[in-house]
Order: sequence, then C-alpha cells, then structure tokens
Amino acid sequence: MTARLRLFNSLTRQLEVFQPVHPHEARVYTCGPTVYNYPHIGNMRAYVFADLLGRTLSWKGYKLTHVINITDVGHLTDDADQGEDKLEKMAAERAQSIWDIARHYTEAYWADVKALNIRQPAHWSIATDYIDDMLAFAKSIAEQHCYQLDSGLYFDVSTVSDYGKLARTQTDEGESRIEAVAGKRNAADFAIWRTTPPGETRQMEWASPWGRGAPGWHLECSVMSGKLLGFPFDIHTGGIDHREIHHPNEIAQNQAFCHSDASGANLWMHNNFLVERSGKMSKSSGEFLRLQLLIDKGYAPVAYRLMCLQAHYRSELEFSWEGLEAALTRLKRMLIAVEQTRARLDEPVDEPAGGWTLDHAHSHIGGALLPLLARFDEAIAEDLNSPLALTVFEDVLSLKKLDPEHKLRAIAAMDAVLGLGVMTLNRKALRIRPKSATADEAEIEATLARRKEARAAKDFATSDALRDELAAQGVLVMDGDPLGWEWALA
RNA sequence: GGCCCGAUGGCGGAGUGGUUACGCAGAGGACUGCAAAUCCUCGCACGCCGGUUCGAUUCCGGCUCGGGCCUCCA
Repeated sequence: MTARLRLFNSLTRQLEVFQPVHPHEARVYTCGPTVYNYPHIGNMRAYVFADLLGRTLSWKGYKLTHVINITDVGHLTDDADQGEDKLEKMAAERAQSIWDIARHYTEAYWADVKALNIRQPAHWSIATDYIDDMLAFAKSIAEQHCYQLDSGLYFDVSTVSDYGKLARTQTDEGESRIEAVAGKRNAADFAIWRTTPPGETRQMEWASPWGRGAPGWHLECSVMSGKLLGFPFDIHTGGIDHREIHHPNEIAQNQAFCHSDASGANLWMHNNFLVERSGKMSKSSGEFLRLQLLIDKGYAPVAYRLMCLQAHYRSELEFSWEGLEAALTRLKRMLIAVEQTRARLDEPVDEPAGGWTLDHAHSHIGGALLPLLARFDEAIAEDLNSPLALTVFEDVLSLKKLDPEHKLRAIAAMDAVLGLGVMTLNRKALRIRPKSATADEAEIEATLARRKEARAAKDFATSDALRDELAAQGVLVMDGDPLGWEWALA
C-alpha cells in the first residue's frame, strides 16, 4: 500500500530506493547560503526543495535530522583561490563589521525561510562556530593529502580515488579560463586553508599550523556534515551548480578524512535552477529578485512556494510574473475549497502529535480517500514528484460529497508534505497590499459601505462610479465573494 | 575549446511505446442590476530529418535551437 521512496542520486545518475543508514532515521545535510547578500528567489528554490525532501522523509515515518549550514566565512569571490573573501569584500564596501554583515543577511535569509513555510532544521550550522573542528579535520588529512603553498594549504585531488565522479569531469582537460595558482599540482586542487597575505589583517582570521588565515569554503561543509550527522549520512543536497566543484571537493575531503573511497553521503541530490528568459538568475548582474519584491508587489510568498512545487525539482523552472500570478490564483482556489470544507464541520480537525505521516493518515482516513492517499504517496515517493502530487491534492479538494472530517484530515496530511499551510492560511492573509497601492483599508471599507447603500437603493450609477473609483486605486470589488474585494497586483 | 542538459498546447509544467496530466489564460454556461469573484463544461500539444516497431511525443542516430558548468553562484 505504501510506495517505496525512490530518489535520484546524482552520483550514479539514477533513481535509488532510499535505505537509511540508521534504521528509521534520515540524516540530511543541505548546503546553505553564503551570507554576504540577500538571497534571491532562485536561491530559495534550493531550500524549498530541501524542505520538500525533509517533509517527505517525515511523511514516510523517518525521524529526520536536517542540517543547513550558514557560510559566513571562506567563500571567495573567485574560485581560483585568490579572490577576496565575499564577506570581507562586502564589509569593506559598507564599512561595517563583517560579523554585522553576516548577521544581517543571515536574518534576512531566515525571514525568507519562514515566509516560504520551510521547516526549521534540527541545526543551522554556522561555519565560524566550527573553526576548531575545521582545524582538526585539516590536520588529520594534511600529511597524506595536502601540500602547502604561499597562499595556503592545498588538497591534492590525485590522492583520492575517482575524483570528480559526481561531476563527471576529467581532472585536467580543456582550457581553463582562470589563472591557476602557481604551484598547484593539479588544476582541480583546492584550498583547505587560505593564509592571510603577509602584511594584511583580516577581520576573520585564525591561527593555524599553516599560518594565520581562514578555512577554504569546501572544508566547512565536510566538517559540519560529518560532525553533526556522522559519516556516512543519508543525503546531501544542494543546487546543481555544486555538483561540479563544491561537492566533488567535499567528497574528496570526506574520502581523505574517512580513509575510504565512499563519498560520505549515500545520496547526493541537486535541484535545478530557477531561470528567467535571459538565463539563470544572477546576483552579480546587479538587480535580482528577492522574495520581498514579490511581497511588495502584492504576491503572498507561499505562492512562490507553490510555483516551485508545480515543477519537478530536477527541471529548470521558468520564472515570470504571469507564472507567479497563476500560482497565486491556484492557491486562492485551493484555500476556497478548504474553507468550504471546513464550513461543513463543527470541530477543527485534530493534528497528530508528531505531525501527519502516511501511516497516521492511513489509520485516520477512510473510504474513497484511501486511493487518493495512495496516489499522492506514489507521486511524492517517486523522486518527489510534487507537480503530480498537487493534482492529487486538488482531486481531494474538488470532491464535494465526502465526509468533511475525513476530507480535512486528508488535506492536512497531504499538506504536511506540500507545506502550503492551507489549514492555517486564509484568503485574507493572501490579500497583501502592494506597496504601490494608494488606498488604505479603512477608506476602502468606507467606500464599499457607501456603495452598498447605493445598491440597496438601486442607484447603480453611483455604485458603479464608486467601483470605478476603487478600481483606479488598485482595488477590485467582488460582490459575490465573501472577501468582498482584493488588491490588483502591481 | 571541453563537459553536460533541455526542446510538450497561448504561458507554465507532468507523463507515457498504442485511451485524460494538471494549473493559469481562453471559450461557453450558471450566478449577478452589470461587472468581478465563484461554480460547471469545453477546445488546444508533444522542435526538424531519418531509423527501430504492427504502432513513437515516448527508444536510437543526426540536425537545428535554447540553456548550464568549466570564474562566485541554489
């Protein structure tokens, strides 16, 4: 009755049945943001994906331990290991403490996480909290796998087996367009520890056997994932771009650290990009789409989550305002169906203590809903096919004659996976005032009251004039809708 | 230059060797003073050229176009 959970492993490029390292547990590590700037909505797609994965594992009954890291040190502006640290650069530009910068953008990221109903992981691992562990990790692999240059300690990728398997790269082929660091043994060798150039002082630097400096970016993830989850853990996730450099490097480090050919995680999963017509989103091009911009234009942030869920995580997703509006409309109609179902019920549905799981749903939902539950489970268990799962969810919503209690339980159970929050969200919450709006709600209500009087008196000329007046202020009047009115999207 | 991926209806986006994705938009109907919102119904597709096959959108090859990575990137 329950479908096997199959997930796509980037390492083998095929679907594999999920088999936990520790019985009944799932341990997941997600590469998080480098907090030198605001996340754009494309960045956030990765966390919606990781959240969907986590929710699915919980749905399947696994006790989930999820770690998302916050990179607040070590991420260079260019990967030739000679760029500036992103955070140091931003701090210099803003004349602010690097720690303040990191704090500010970490909080901005967390705000987006919350707005998108991304569940809190068990740990937010902050890189600078693990410097001692990084030093210990580096020391343990230094002798056998590393060599020192003026600029730092480098990892020799030829010392581990199958380097680049994940990326399917050939170690030293093709012309590199970046200037290689002089002295590197292999083009793909990367910094484990970057020493501060003589005469300079950085805000973030630590003493090490290789000189004062900061850890390399790749080191952080190996250290934190290994420390918090233990090698091997179940699943490592990240954006598809990490498949080429960052994760192969992490794997190499893990192999060295564990004295093993294994990669450190059983599954490596990568979400594809959110793209615009011109190509993928980029921060370096200046303007970029932040979640706050969508909110400013009147779009509820969960609409963006739904937009993500409408596509498979391994497919590129095309962003457009029309597409976002489509998702918002779809979400609105879902909420209407939920509200109508709830209206037929006196008592609120009971939320199980540990949240809804497939097993729990099975024992609390009956009759005609069971086949739908099974279809939903099959969809989500087949490499997280959320677009298909959404159609099953809507099939449930559109069934009119079901027992409302069971129907609501099914809705709640499925939404535990989808994370749209339909049990607590209401249409009024979806009505977000665009920044560009000129009216305020009190004025609108007053005008609507006058219009109501005019209509009662069958003075339709006045009532239509008032409606036009509101329309000019970006307010759409909807007489037949309990909500009464909503903002026109900017 | 090297490696990789994609091409589905107006838009977004699943899936499949031979019957429907689905959503949004659109059309018709119901409701409404009229609109809007809502509800019901409906139409519309598988880049090009070959091959395999009884049959291909689905498998194979080529082509064209688009995109990603090899610079930081989710």
